[in-house]
Amino acid sequence: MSEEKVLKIPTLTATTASDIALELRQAIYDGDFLDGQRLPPERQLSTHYNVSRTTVRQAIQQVEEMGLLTRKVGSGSFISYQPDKTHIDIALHTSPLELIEARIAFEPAIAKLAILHATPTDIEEIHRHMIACKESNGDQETFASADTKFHLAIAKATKNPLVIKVYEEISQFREHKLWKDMRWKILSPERIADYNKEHQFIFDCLKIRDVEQIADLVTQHLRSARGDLLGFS
Amino acid sequence: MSEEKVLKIPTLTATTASDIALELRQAIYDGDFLDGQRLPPERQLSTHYNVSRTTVRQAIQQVEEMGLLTRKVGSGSFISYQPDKTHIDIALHTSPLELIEARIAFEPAIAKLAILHATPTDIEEIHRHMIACKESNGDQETFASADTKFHLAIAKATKNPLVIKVYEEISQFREHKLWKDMRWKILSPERIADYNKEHQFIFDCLKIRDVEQIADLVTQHLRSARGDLLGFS
DNA sequence: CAATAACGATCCAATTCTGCACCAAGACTA
DNA sequence: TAGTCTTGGTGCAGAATTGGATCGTTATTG
Repeated sequence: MSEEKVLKIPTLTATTASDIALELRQAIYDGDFLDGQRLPPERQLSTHYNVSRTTVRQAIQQVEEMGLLTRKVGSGSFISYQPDKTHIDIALHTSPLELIEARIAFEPAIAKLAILHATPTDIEEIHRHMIACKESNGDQETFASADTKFHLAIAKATKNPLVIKVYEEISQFREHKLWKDMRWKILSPERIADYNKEHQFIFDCLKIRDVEQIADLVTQHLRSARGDLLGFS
Repeated sequence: MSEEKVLKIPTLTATTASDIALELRQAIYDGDFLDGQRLPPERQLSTHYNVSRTTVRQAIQQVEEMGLLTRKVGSGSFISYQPDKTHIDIALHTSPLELIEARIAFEPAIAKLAILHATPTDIEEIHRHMIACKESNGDQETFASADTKFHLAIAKATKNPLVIKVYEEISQFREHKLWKDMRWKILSPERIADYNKEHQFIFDCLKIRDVEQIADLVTQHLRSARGDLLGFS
């Protein structure tokens, strides 16, 4: 399983206590050490940094004073810093606008990939959801649900498990309260009709495998959604 | 600013209980052990790790306290943790090529967003990781680690929590076995040098906020990686 | 010259690691 | 069923490791 375990320690040629402390601090912030992991012993560090143990001790002390690690006599120095400690709900910190921007960033490329890998079955599936969108007849809930499935079907057509998982994650946010609250403001019957037209364009593009156009169409589609959002924010 | 260099410190015979516990933990999280699977006997592990049985026992105890396994006298130690099943499955079903394609789909747009939102501090951070890449001096592990951080720092510069989370997820896959196994084939010193040049281009672009060019550069960067990958698949 | 910092050596105290013996519970076999 | 093997549980004493602390010396700098 494990043959040789290594730690990556950045070091400086100009080696003062503060320099080493800075490097250690940065390494910890970078996540080079896992939570609770033990630092190499002071004596070992001193030889590898080519400084005296006294200097290493001062450096570690500085880092300790910042609360990034704790020392135990006879045991060692242990990282006590968890970058995940602020386990915040991302949904609460992502605005609808940011969601749209993320979709603008990701979905055009996804559509391109979809064109390259979509099977006739996939296209059929996408078509089904497009029709469902149209048949929502202006009902917001129905349309939103079908719209999510439409875009998700495109992601699935890429056949790339990672892409699909990422897009599924994005989709979840569309069901969040913040986004749902926006929905009734934006999704007027007229806008739904517009969206349906854009869906048709995208689908046609997909059907004839026009790689060049589809990214632009998806971008345009999402930008109009962003525009609608901004008009009410 | 003094010159920075990255050293590898082997922990030699310092395989302490905590170290072994860390490896076991990692292995379990990586899905190396299936739920309910029995660990090798303590005595066998002790010879494998070349430590005393007592040490192995302490290591296992630490893992047990985290709730990752249960022990039964006369029977053995059994994994009682099921990592995110979908995550493991996706990792197993996503080839390195698909990973690269997903990155080609996502990262150019992320870079664009980053240019729009990056603060000087962000750019400094990105610069730091670019330097770290260069000073890996051709070492694969060091370069790969710094490279991941470089791209992740760009994602973080977008300030979009959703984008960051998505990219963090993608990053995790780069640490998966399938990808790591490829690494040593692809990352020749020459290719690392090429990648470093491309990083410099991307960074320069970011610095002068050239929105038009950066997406192309990132695409080109990842396509060369894909090309290297195809050359060995 | 004085001040500061780094160095090297030494000793101390807390902790860990080790090797061993023995016990208890489950698994396996005749 | 009875006996044997395997496996985890426990305790112990000595060796090794590790952080804590204190010397005097050396080097650099103002």
